[in-house]
Amino acid sequence: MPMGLTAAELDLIDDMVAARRKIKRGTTLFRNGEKFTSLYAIRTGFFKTRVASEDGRDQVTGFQMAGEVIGLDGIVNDHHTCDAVALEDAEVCVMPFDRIEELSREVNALQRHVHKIMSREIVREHGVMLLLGSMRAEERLATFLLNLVQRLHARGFSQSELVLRMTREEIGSFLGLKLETVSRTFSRFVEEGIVEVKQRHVRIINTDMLKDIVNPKACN
Amino acid sequence: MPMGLTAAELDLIDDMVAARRKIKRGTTLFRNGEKFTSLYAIRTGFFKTRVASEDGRDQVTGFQMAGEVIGLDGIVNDHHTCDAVALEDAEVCVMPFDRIEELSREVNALQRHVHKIMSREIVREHGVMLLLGSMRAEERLATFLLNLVQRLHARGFSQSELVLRMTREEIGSFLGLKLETVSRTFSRFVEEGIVEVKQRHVRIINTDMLKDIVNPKACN
DNA sequence: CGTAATGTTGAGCGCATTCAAGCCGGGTGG
DNA sequence: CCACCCGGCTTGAATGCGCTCAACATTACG
Repeated sequence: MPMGLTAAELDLIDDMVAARRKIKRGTTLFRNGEKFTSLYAIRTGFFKTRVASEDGRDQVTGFQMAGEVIGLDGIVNDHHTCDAVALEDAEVCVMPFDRIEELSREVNALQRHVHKIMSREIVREHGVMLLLGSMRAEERLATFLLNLVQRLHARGFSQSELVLRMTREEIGSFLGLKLETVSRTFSRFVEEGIVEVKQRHVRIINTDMLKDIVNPKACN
Repeated sequence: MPMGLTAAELDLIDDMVAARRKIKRGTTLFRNGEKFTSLYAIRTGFFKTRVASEDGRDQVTGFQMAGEVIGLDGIVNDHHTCDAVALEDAEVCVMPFDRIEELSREVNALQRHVHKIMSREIVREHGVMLLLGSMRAEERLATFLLNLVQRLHARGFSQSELVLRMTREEIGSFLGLKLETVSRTFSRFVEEGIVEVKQRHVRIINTDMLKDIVNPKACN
């Protein structure tokens, strides 16, 4: 994935991937408490990560798709602090972290790449905090949809159509809302002609209206 | 800060710090949009970091104190994506990121240390997401107080007494609450004999009750 | 000492939640 | 093929938590 490498360096990168691993839908790639050994690059499939509080409650911290890296949470304490659950059958590249550190000492571009991946995750979470801390239900869902469709588009999918791989409850957990609120908000969007929704199939009719909801009447 | 280094390695680490910089209360160490060059280790003082949405709203993403590192958000795009504001006169070590990357190629312990710092920030933010996504006002404030006092205690301060360096509004922004709600929740804690509050001076009378609020009636 | 910033408290409101009932679609087995 | 079931989803009604708006108190600071 990192750019600007020599052929020799690319060979090294190949060495980094110890194995590929298939994850069945509904099963976990890693769990809170498990020993941390590797980062995982998603080749295919779709994941959610979630943290749990002492009492039963849990919070979905993100949804990850092909090309994204998960497992960064495990570095600090040598143990994972969240669960990664496959929302559809998936395949990942297992990249032992020792190897990553070793190679990134030799290959500057890789070192830089690793740092950027971690920084990107920090910045992404800032955005989620902004969402959770200051947005109303409609803004949250609109932001969520725009983010999803943008990431899918970057992977060659439609700009206006998407299939949700997660339930209303999982969306709600991520957005800090109850599943009923997510459902109602979808319905309101449909009434207003912003989207069409048939179960998990979503078609965005009017992207501008969605953006307007996210960023209400930008005061120019 | 990193442990397990030889004397020679420690000298290298010293090289990492290009300069010290004093930040006056109320001014920014860096701002959203500014070019990223360095990470900053806080020597003394107290900071908040905040992100802003397109429209005016902003969200405090964290409060940082001595020994903590800020600026990680800037790595991914070579520009900062949040503001760091000093809540009291402060001094930081400026550590140019180029130097950090260079040195961490030579000193394994430093490399590992940098990775852990970034991972720790990711995990911290998971905790904030859990708070913002699933806790009620009392739980949020209790969690906040326990976290603050724990970090202060680790720095040699009291386990039960603290001085808030931020306003109710800043606490509210961090916790996803309005300042009035923060104030009211403080008052409720006082009524219940959990804490004493005199403006920004807080004394925790009953830590267990605070923990009980955070983790309601743990079902054993 | 006066002014502005910060904090507290009250009253009423509104958005999201809770609780509850019913619907839809996919899968299974008769 | 249809009947049935179950998980996921939708919708309604009532409740309540945190918000808004407002007045006032207190503190910090020039």
